[in-house]
Formats: sequence, structure tokens, C-alpha cells
Amino acid sequence: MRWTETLIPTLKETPAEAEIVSHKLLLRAGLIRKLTGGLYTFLPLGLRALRKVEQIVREEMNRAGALEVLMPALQPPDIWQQSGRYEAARDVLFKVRDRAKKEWVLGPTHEEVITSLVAGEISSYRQMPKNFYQIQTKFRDEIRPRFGLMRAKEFVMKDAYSFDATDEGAQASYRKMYDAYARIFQRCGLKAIPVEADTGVMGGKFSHEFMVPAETGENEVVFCEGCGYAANVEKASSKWSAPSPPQAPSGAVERFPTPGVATIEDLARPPYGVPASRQIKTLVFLVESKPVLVLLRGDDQLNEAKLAGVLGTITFRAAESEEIHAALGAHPGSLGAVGVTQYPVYADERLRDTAGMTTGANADGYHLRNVALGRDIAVTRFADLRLVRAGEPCPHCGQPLKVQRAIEVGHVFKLGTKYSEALNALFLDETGKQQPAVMGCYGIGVTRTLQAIIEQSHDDFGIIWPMSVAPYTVCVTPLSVVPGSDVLRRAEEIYAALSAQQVDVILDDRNERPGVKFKDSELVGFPIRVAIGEKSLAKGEVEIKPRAGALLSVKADEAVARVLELIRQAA
RNA sequence: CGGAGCGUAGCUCAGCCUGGCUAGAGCACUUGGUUUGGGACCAAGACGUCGCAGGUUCAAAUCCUGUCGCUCCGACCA
Repeated sequence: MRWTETLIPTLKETPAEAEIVSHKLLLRAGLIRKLTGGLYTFLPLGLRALRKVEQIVREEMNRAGALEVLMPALQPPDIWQQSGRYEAARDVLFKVRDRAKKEWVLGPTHEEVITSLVAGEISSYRQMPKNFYQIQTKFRDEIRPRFGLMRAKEFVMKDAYSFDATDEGAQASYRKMYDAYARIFQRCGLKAIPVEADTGVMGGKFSHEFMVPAETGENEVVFCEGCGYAANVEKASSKWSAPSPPQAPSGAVERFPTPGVATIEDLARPPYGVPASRQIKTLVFLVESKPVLVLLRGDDQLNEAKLAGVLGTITFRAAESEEIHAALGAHPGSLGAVGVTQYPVYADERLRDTAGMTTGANADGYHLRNVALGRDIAVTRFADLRLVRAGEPCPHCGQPLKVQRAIEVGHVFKLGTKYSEALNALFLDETGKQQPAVMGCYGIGVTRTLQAIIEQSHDDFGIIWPMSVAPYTVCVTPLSVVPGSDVLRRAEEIYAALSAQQVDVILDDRNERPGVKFKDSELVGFPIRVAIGEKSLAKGEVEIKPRAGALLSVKADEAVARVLELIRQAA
């Protein structure tokens, strides 16, 4: 491709809308343009890079035995009602109506569609295992799209769904995808680490997210340098997540006035001086408009994902002040669970068998001291509900845990039979018994992966594309484009020879000064630049500049061979 | 959904507080010239319903109201 024949609108200045470096570079290097919030056009260069990521994904999925299909993005709502997600996912579902006013949904994911398909086509254990995947545009009504392609209303996703006759088979399918994902991100030149992930309301322990460490990531990963433990903060636990040593109750519960005290911190200060670790924090949530109490140690924070797992639903919300008053007769700041039997009470494991605690009295301006968990509070269930923080001891080896922000680029999940049961994906096993297929689902955010690559691989001058996903591998840069000049003739020869070798090469044939061409090639981030200028050509040489390496002066006749060698080395 | 900030040329922004004469700069773009190994220079030129609607006023980019859009923060921490 000749530069003058394509469109690469590079920008010297950063558009005001971009906040993080990868978003700025996507715009500045002329890879994407915004149509409106959360919706982007891929320009020729951006699309080439996207297609390369897609191709790596496709090759590795095929290698792992998955079958490519293409499902409709437009879906009937009834299958969503059957799976129960029409309600559960209503916040992210885009809905449209046709001329007959019938409603449709734009697919945010495809469990319902693929399971309906399999329900009709697979009826014997002999037809399994099967794994279907597609690379397709997904639609999600995100609360707040941001950071360019990172969180968009519309994005390209690779989604795969495995169907097995047995649980062991499903685990093997899961493992295959896990391994394929590791290969995919490695081939994209991306450092992505698999971490244990929250399984939410599905339960089970088979879920990993592939995370790219980045300060700008929207997720937090907890990891241990000692034993390699790594988990999403929503899932992570520490040695502190276990029950404390039992404490004997000492003395009766005592009510005392605390006028004006509304927070844990207020109670920790004189004249009360109750350390946060000796307080019980009482939170009130509404599940289907019924109150639920959640108890934590005063110095701990709630992990909502863990609460969702315990409640078995994600449709709950924090109660508002007046709702709390209606339920407990007191306002936030004076809440407690002593004597509460009319509502379920979930307490963090760390509170189990603690005594001598202080908590609100359910009367504004009063607290209770000498509270013992087992004795004074009727706990429905103890569970790990707390958020792990940096420095806490690793649950496996005890070393201090670290916390790092990261971008989630992939997720593998063993689903079980939730969807196969709901949508009748049943088969007959060896004994002729009807069973639901055991499913797994596996996603890669392709557009997000592309941006994560830039977020991880850039410098002050621009993008540093890994060879495998660069929109063009080589940029041939004649420093003069005077027709008939030796410089241009050499450049054309090198360009033609590399093209003949199937190298993705672009010829910067613009009539621009050398500085402009150099800056642009570095901004766009081509892995290899071959500069042909009068000065070096007078010595019979051209210059090969790997984007991330040192400049090489080579004989002009050897330039093509040397470039091919560099490409081979990187492969 | 709550809070904050911003909407002026393709891009980055000034002007607004304190209303006034023909709405500006840099970059990008067009033409001509000089340049040509790290984002050149000179000259001429083209490009704007100042987001939109309404109001106040002799007069609105500027003040007021509404509305739309964009960006950021938050959306349990009692």
C-alpha cells in the first residue's frame, strides 16, 4: 500500500476527549474515529490491526477444535425470558421494535441463541463434545462507556460455547480454552495473566479472567509473589477471611448514649474510643424490596460480588435512609442486628464467635457494647463477604498480597447446566437417560484486546506494535520522492521486493519533509522502518530502524534480506 | 441515576467574569515561492448558524432559563 492512496489521518495534538494513553494513540495514529460516545469507526489502519488480532484468535480456536459459526445479533426476547435473563440483564439489553411493534433485543452475548441451536441439533452423547465460536459485534447498554474501545456500547467479541456430556468432559473443554487463551494473548505480544474470577450467582470454582496489568484498568487483581496465587479482587480471599479465634462473651449487652455519632470513625474517637476492629458495621440491602442485613467488622469493607454469590442474585441494592428507618426504626449510624429476627442476617466469617463488640442499638443516638455474635445476634449465615486489601496474608502461603489494576481481555467460565436446562439442550447418554448438556462459555474482547496491546506497548513517540498485530510490518520511507531519483527508485524496489515476499509493507510516498515522515512512522508504530536517503545511499546504504531497537545501516542490496531476517526472528 | 466540568473553524484553544464596532490565534487545508536526514519558512486564500431553543436588552459567543451532546468522578462503607 502507498501512503498517499490510503487514509492515515495522524494528529499532532491529542483530542480533548481522550484520557488514557491507548485511547489518545488510537486517535492520534489515525486508527479510529468517534461517531458518538461509545461508538467508533475503524479506519483502514485500525481495521488491519483488528483483523490481525481476529485472525490469531481464529487460528487458535480452530487449533483447539472449536467450530466457527455466525449467529444473529438481532434476537427474539422470548429466549431471554426462557433463560431468565430478560430481567436479570435488562440494564445492558438494547431493545428495538419492528414495524409491527414487536420487540427484539440486540445480543450482548449468545448463550441463549447457541443453546437453542444445540437443543435442536444435538441429541446424543455421541455428538459431543462440541465447541462453537464466533467473532461478532456485541451490543451492551453500558452505564458509562469510556476510554475509547475499552468500554463501548458496541464492540467486537469472540465468544465460544462448549457442550459436553459429562462434567469431566466440560472440565477438559474448559482446560482447552484456557490453554488456547494463553497462546492467543502470547501471540498478540500481550502479557496477560490468568486470575481466579468471581463466579457470581452461578457458583462453582471454574472461572478465570485473563488480565493485562495496567494502571488504567477497570479491574483490580490480587496476587501473591510467593506462591503465584492470583485472583480478581471480587473473588480474592486472604488468611483474614477465616474466622477469628473464638472469644468468650464477657458481661451483658449494655446500651449507652452516643449523640451525634453517625460513622465508624466517630465512634473510634474519644470519648468513646472504640477501635473500628471492635465495631460491627451493619449494612441494609433490599432484595426484591425485602430488607437483608449484612454485618462486617468495622474496619472491613463489603465485597458486593461476594454478597451476590451468597444472596444468589445480582438484583439487590443498598437501602436508602428512609427505607432503613422503616425497617429497623433507626437511621444509618445507629444500626445493629441485635434482636433482629424478622430479616435474614448475613455476617462475615471474620465476625464468627467474636464477643465484646460494639454496634448500633437501632435507636438513633444509642449504641450497644459487649455484643457477642452467637449469643446476641441471630446470624442466618456466615460467609466470606469482605474485600481483600493489599498487604493481607496470602490464603495459601501467608506472604503479603499485592493489588494491581488490570484490563480484563478474556474470560473462561464453566457454566454447568443452567442454560441447557432452561432452553432444553438435552441429550441421551449411554444408558438412554435424558440429561442436560454441561456447558462452558469463553469470551475475548477483541477490540479491547487491541487497545490493551497499545496500552501495554508504547513510548513517548507513539505505538510500538508487536509484529504479529501491526497494521503494516514495514514502512519503507524514501526521504525524497522526486520522480526518477535514485532514492525513490531504490525505495520502490525494496517496497516491491517485500510485497512479493508477502510482507505487509507500506510505502511512505508522501512529499513531506523527513521529520514529518519519521514522526508519523513512530506514532503509528510500524515494527520496522526502512529509510532511504541521499546521504546513506551515496555510500550504497539504507537504514533499517526497528521501532523498538537500534538503527542498522545495511548495504542497499541486502536490505530486503535483512528485513526478512528481522521478521523471521520475531516470529 | 447523582455530582462536577466542557461545548467557539477539521484539531488544540483564547475571547465570556465586566454585553458593544468586521469573532480570533496556532496546527491542518488550497495556491504560489523558497526549502528538504527529525513535526520548515514567506505570501496570498478558503473554512464559523459561537451545540440547540427560548428569554433579558437599543445591542448577546458573553447575562438568564431550558434542552441536547461530550468528558471525568461517584453510584454499600451507615
